[in-house]
Amino acid sequence: MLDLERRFQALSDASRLRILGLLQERPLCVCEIKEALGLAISTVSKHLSLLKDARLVESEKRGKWVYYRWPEPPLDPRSAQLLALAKEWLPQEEQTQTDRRKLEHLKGQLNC
Amino acid sequence: MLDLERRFQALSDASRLRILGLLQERPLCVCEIKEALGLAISTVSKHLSLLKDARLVESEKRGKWVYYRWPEPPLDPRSAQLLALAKEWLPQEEQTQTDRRKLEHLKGQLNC
DNA sequence: GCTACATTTCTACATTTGACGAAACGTAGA
DNA sequence: TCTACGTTTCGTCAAATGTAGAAATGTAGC
Repeated sequence: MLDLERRFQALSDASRLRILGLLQERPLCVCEIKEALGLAISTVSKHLSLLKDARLVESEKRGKWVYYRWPEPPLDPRSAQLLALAKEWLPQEEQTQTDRRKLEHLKGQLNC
Repeated sequence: MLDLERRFQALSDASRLRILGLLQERPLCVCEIKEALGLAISTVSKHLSLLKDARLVESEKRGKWVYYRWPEPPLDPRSAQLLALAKEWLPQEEQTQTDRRKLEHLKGQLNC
């Protein structure tokens, strides 16, 4: 059960769903996510490791920055099915629209 | 986001996943679930209302007993999709097998 | 109406969770 | 190597969660 619990748990928080909504657009570094969400950097980092443990995001280190992204195939069946739901449901959320607009607005105002 | 949070949250606990695993077999009254899970009746009742709020189970009162069951169509798309995952994933879990065996073993030993 | 019994609600409590700031870690560039 | 900066980890706190027992609610049958 633990694997299932962890996966659903990862999706049961607004901040983490918002992060997935943003990553659906494009890969993002932690500081971009921090700005878009308006949360402390340590908080965002923790959410990201939870999502990563649940295999719902991937990360890649590029120089000083760590980029998180929607996982690329091949991915395990459970992740694939959960992310398919997220892909369908998140764009319907008002909050997702707001976050994405804010993200666009941020372009060029950050070092990353 | 709140609707999504609530639905995933409902699925992020072992006790509630176990309940869904049992209900997949057949409708059950609260006391059957209590026995199979080995939890206090008040605890089971609370889990069941969470699942019901998330539209992942339905209940029906029959005399003194309240029977909970896997929802019957038509059901809203989100519930349908989440329950499809549960239907596929839960039977793969060791715990589900154990609980179901215990449930069968209980047949005839209860008033309901 | 009274009693018995199944379920829900209320109360309490230990554990977990989400939040933040500070400190530690890691990398790029001087 | 030293410095700057992005990220993660650690410590702490308030709020939410899972659990159980007691009290309240509701129903069937006398």
